[in-house]
Amino acid sequence: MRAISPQCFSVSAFRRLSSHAAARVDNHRQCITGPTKHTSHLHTEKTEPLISLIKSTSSKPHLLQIHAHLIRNSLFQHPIFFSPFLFDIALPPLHDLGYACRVFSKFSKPDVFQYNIMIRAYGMSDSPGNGFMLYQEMLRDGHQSDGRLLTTLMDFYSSNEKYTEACKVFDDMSHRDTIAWNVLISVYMRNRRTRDALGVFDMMQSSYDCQPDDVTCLMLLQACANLNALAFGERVHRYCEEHGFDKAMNICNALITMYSRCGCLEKAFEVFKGMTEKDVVSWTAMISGLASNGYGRDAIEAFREMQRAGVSPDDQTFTGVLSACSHSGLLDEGRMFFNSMSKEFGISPNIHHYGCVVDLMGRAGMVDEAYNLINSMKVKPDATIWRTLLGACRIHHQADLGEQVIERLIELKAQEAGDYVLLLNIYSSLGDWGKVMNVRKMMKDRGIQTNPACSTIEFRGKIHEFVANDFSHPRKTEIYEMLDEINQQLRIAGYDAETVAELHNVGTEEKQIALSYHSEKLAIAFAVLSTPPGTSIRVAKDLRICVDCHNFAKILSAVYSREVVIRDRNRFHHFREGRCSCNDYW
DNA sequence: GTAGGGTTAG
Repeated sequence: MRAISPQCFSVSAFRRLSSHAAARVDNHRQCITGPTKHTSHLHTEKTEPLISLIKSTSSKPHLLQIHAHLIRNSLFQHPIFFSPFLFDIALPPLHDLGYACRVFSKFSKPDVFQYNIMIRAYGMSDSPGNGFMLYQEMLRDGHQSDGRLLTTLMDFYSSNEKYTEACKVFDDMSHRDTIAWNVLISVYMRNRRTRDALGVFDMMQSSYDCQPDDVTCLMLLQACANLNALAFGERVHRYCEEHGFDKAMNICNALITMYSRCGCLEKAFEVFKGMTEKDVVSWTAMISGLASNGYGRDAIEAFREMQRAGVSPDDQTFTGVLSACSHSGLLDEGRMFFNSMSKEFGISPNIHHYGCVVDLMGRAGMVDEAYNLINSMKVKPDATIWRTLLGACRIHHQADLGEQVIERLIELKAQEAGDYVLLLNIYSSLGDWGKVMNVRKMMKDRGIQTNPACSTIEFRGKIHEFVANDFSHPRKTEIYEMLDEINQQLRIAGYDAETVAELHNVGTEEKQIALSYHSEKLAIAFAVLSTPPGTSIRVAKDLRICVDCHNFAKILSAVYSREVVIRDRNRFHHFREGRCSCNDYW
């Protein structure tokens, strides 16, 4: 049978199809007791083109035409046509909820699938509450909700941030298939319960009737990347190999990202090299991975290699290339790429591109130029770009500009504790203690909450989480004893925490700051305690690492002969034999 | 006489 594409759609062709189909449905009604083999064949022949016509068009005018014809031929109330029609009109890309509601309300007896479509459509709209009402109406009509509908409902709750309800639906399900488990993972990921998401992998594998699929692996790899969970990520990688998922481009690309974000460039590159076909996503993942791990020049070389391979860069590729320049302090190269991006490649700069250039100029000490660049942008500056500049002000002790930047953040109603901490650091580095007091008071008056910074470390497949002065870990006593011992050893080697004037934990009293056990130090102490000598220590931190912890890790890498990899909010810090890949703190 | 639920791969 000839495939029907939207391009060859014509009204006359359509009329022919629908009249055949109408005849067939009438025929079907007449011989409902038992169609012959011949008529059954005829049926498929005549209805399928019409159904595939509905499915293949994403154009609203075509669908409306189809709608009119269905009504004219009394076919509209037939679920075989109504379902795909509703599917097309209610869900993206069209997602015309108003139209879908009108046709849905005219449909005499919607079935579970049709309710399912409408609930999904409501879930994507700004009136999601109606979706739940519709679900209740469906149950009142005597429909039994099946597993697929419950999966939709779970996702529906989850996309409306009702995570408890979403989990409850899952708990109440009598039978869970792979997709239901996958939705549970996505519920956890949206709810920032990334560790719980990883736990689902074990539960799925121990269930006898359903196994993780490629979608499960994609989401888990993303979770591993977020958590710096290298060992878990390797486990998922092996699973992919065992099930043949590792040939798929999206899995490979996710693997490259996972390994890069876990600071394991060799593995990322191995996956990259092994790909038979590489698309712009693969190249960009590799370039960004090199960039964030401090291999700026290699990232730029990879960019050139990509062009030689005939793959065109897109906006995200340039984000990777520009961040390579900013992380490696390549000012001239960065400007060159920024200019060529729009001139040669026709890609107009977005906020991320500007952000990289602001970072680049700011680190180079050109804070005023960076400020002017932000003001000249066609796009509206966001909080992140102001924070980048604020970070530069902190490096170069630019108190006046720092104050102005805080004002911009206040205008955006986006000021966070971390912003005030940067300002505090500027004042304290200038020795302006009066201003320090003012900022503290300002924070108190404005009710700025300090969220404790959190470091995570993976050990034996489990993620261990630490906040500063954390006493919640089961091995807390050993950890604190170990940290004290490490401090003694490092002091012998020249580590001096006392000289550090930086402040980072503003929420606590000054006395506590002096004594504070930063989350990354606790995580490192835990690793030294629980892993054999020589094992690499990999820590992920949700905020920036402070100067003191940076020095701590640097000296520790020599004294304890351990490679230490810390991934903070901005970048990786690789410490080996008393040296850091990023040369200095920033 | 059929449809259908889950993935922002960078």
